[in-house]
Amino acid sequence: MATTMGRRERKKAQTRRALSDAALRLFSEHGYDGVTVAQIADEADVSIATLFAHVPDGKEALIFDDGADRQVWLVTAIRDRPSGQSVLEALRRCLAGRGPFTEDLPPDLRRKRDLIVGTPALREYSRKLWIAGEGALAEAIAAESGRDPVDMTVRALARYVLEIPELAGTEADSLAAMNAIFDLLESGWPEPPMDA
Amino acid sequence: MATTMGRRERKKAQTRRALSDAALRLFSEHGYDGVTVAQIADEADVSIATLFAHVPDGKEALIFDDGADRQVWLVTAIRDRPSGQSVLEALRRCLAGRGPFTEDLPPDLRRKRDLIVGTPALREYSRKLWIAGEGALAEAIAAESGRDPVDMTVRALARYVLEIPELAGTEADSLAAMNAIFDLLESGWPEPPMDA
DNA sequence: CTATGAAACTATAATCACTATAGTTTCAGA
DNA sequence: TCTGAAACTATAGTGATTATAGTTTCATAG
Repeated sequence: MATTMGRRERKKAQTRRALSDAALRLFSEHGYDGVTVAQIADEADVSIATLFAHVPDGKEALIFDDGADRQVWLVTAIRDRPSGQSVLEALRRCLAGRGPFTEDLPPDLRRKRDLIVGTPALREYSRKLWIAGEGALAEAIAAESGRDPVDMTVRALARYVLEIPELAGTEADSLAAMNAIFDLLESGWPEPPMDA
Repeated sequence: MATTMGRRERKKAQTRRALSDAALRLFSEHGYDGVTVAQIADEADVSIATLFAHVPDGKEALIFDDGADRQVWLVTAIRDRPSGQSVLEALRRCLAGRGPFTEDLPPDLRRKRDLIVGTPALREYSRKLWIAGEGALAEAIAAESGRDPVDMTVRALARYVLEIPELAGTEADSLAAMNAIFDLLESGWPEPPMDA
């Protein structure tokens, strides 16, 4: 395998890119429901069949990267955390710099994020992508805490962390919301002890 | 408004029931994807347009009750809990007797549950229905703990509790799985304190 | 009792996402 | 250079869902 892609893969990537760009532009202009896949295919100058060959999950997947990078970030954030730092702290810091939790984004990415947050179908699909990483995240957490990755507690924690973007993403102060949720996961629900 | 429904509403309920029954029967026989809405409409002896008039959310909604009962159970479980019992304990007990967490069900309900658990589209829709109750549950929780229903911590707890059926429902020992998750929510994630 | 309007229902046609088929072009590698 | 796989195309189909326009059925005000 070559270090640089052959012409073939380059063209494939080009087409994929053209589809992403066309979709993002049209969605931004007319809203997600105001655009048909046919329009997107036209705009990218490919056939509808080709469009679906590139995005097996359908219309929503058009503006998302195909790669599984989403999961990798969190897993390496856990592995490479400074010694003494808790797993949850590492996850908290990692999430804080990404997605809906930072304003420190180039304008095109911000437009994209706003589109996703403002479109239920896209929010849902985004969640699906995040949750697809549950297994990997659970394994990483388990490795650091000497538990079994199949332990329901581990799986639940992974799931709950991955749900945070959808849960806190729409809040006005999304960063504060995220921190509140992490506090809950770290310390549990504070219930006054029963008095008799 | 009368105590007994007029003929009109009775017929409407009849039609809805016929649709539910037809859908459940056909889904059980041929699988969710093996049945078209046209077949269901035929079986229930109504037109396709009528079918959709009864289930605004589409095919998946056919076998679910339209009512908002789901939420009510949990909310009253919180309100009417024995004094001294924690909110989470009340929720835990309430969930334990329902859905995927008990084998103590009549065979028809069990068949229905297995169908839902075994069909991704139906699982997803079921989750959507549960989550629709997040607001109500958050209010109930807030009322019992002197917090604001808009508090992110309260909303997150409500959401996480409502996710439990989907999260633990597919486990072999779903009841044990559910308990493990409640323990996590009550006590938080046990992380050894950093050593320096 | 009856007229009237709303609600439930119908058939029909359309839209749209998505899939299947079969054939064409284009690149990679033997 | 030959060959096969991969990417692409047009075309036609399936299936869910909506829109339209008209019909039947019930509730109820007069």
